[in-house]
Amino acid sequence: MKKSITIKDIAKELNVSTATVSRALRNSSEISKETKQAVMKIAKEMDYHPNLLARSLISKSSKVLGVVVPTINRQFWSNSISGIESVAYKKGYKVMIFQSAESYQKEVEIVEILANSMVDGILIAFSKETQDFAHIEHIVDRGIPVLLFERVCDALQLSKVKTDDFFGSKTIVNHLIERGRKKIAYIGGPLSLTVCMDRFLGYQSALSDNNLPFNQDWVVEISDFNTDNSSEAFKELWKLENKPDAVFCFADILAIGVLAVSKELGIKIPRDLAIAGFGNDDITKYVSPSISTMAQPSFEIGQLAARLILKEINSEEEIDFIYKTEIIKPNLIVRESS
Amino acid sequence: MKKSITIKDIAKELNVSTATVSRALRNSSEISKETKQAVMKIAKEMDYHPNLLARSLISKSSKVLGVVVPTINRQFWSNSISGIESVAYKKGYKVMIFQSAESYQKEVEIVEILANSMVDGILIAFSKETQDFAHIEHIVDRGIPVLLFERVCDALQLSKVKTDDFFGSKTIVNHLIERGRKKIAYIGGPLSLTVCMDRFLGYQSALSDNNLPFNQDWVVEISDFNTDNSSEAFKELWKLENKPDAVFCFADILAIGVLAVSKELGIKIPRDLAIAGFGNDDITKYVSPSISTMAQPSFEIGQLAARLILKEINSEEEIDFIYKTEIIKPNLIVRESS
DNA sequence: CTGAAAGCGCTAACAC
DNA sequence: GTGTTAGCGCTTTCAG
Repeated sequence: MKKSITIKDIAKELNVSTATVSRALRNSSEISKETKQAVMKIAKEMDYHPNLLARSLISKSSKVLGVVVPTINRQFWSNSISGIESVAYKKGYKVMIFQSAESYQKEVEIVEILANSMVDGILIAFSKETQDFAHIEHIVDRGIPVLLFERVCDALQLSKVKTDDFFGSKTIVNHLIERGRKKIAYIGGPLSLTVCMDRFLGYQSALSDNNLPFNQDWVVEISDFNTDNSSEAFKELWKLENKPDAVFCFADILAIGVLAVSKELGIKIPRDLAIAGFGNDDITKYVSPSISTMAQPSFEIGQLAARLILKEINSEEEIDFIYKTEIIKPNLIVRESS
Repeated sequence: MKKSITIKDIAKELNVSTATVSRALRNSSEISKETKQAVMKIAKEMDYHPNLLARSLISKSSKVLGVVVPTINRQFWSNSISGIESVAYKKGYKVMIFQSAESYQKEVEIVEILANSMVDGILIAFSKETQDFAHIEHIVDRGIPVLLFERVCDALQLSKVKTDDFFGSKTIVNHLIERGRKKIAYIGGPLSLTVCMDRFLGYQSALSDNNLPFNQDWVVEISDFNTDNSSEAFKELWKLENKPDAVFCFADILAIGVLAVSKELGIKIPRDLAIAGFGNDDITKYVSPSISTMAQPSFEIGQLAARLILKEINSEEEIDFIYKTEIIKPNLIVRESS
């Protein structure tokens, strides 16, 4: 690394103190116009750049928000990050993004690094593995603002922003029922995850509201969300004596897997089987038949999350800040598959 | 922000100097076992955490790589970032991700922030707008290792990693020709971008190698890569007296737009028209008919990029490091659309 | 083996 | 208006 120019160098060049240079560079009102201009000029000539780390060390604020998501490789997450960035950027904050890759171990490490790097706040969506939240409680104790989004933990008393999964799931299952379906299967994820549990409960609630039987055979739990797994899951469902006439999938990607198999098996969609997903990934619009789904306002969730944590960061008294939980309702998108 | 525990606090507690604490914490060999254990014990009890910024300030290394991409919202970019992370993480480096959102202005700001934050290296894929590379030359002059990936600039003498666009485009156009197509249209992006130019040249080269006419009417340039724009572009192509019998699209997303319109217009794929994309986004596999495309090894590009810049960062002498340019060949994936 | 002191680059009291 | 001094949290000579 090349030696970089510091305020010391400028001070020496101009025969003034570093304090003066520091003040001039930040355009402090107590510095004369002449010195300011002189400092600016030399700074430019010498190609001076302020060291942000040194500043953060003093100000105890790095103007950085840390974001931890399971992966940036799925639209929901990348969109919500874009939402976070859009508001953070406007307020002069940078965003540091990390992927836990659904690993608890990695999540813990990341949180530790972030906390030790003086980020001003952390926004986190838990990994699928995460069951223990000591790492979060720990940094909260250290006084670091933390906000949970989407993959949250109810027990933690913190601000939270997430999709209304119960509502979303109930809405789309109701839609299937309105379409005349009576034997609705569900392909979902591990119920230990709040999201999975909520969507499952929404599914159940829609059934019972409509006096439809709940059949355990029609519920499949898979842990890795990919098309192959859901294809497999659906194949099993289709082997049943009592076949479902609709499948509601926890996530769009799973619905895609079901769709693929249906084609293989010659099942006509939606005549023989209705399919519904969750998330409104681009892909649901372009496959044929296109897939009905719930649109999650991912970008807005990110924006809201960022606004909330920035408010928390900038609240003078810790006392006057109250943790808020925002539950965002997703929208039903009806397409050809139902 | 709560007051945090520092080595000073530990030192006071144990009646030793901060130097001793510092050494003990880093398990230095010149400290006795007893003091080490005592320090560790108290550190744990007091819930001490090292301030990474303070360390970076001294070591002049933050163990952070900065990554700048146009967006994380497309598979190619999120995958390549995952590739970068996977190797960085193993070597003890963190990755800070930024999105330029295709804005030159924002890209410049980001690069400045990164440079001033003592990141150990910067990996950048230029925004579509970027034509002037002074911001890069500038930080290179400051001694910061920079690597260009995918959206590179030939004039810059730096390490580069990218897809072999000329080869890829030529390969898939050749494939269309082998399939008997003679009137191949091209929907691409602004030729000022190297990627766009290279793919365009590959297209031309394939045509001329096969003694097929190059028809300017069959070439459309669009600047915003989305399905609507490519749908529009294709509609125009289809109004021509002399219609194409195949369309090669610069990116998969554009191919999706063409596919959508073809359905509307009742064009049979691939009978009346063959479609080819570039990128092998998941979606190309799931639409119907599925789309032929070139698979870009995005994850590998990221890995390679990270390895290269880490090598540069860790080369003692600046002299003994030679900038490398790695061009990765994409693979042809033939599907139903051609 | 351990401590004192200087310093990374910058800011902030407190003088004058 | 500007300089002096101290210090953010940590590491690193240099002594002893």
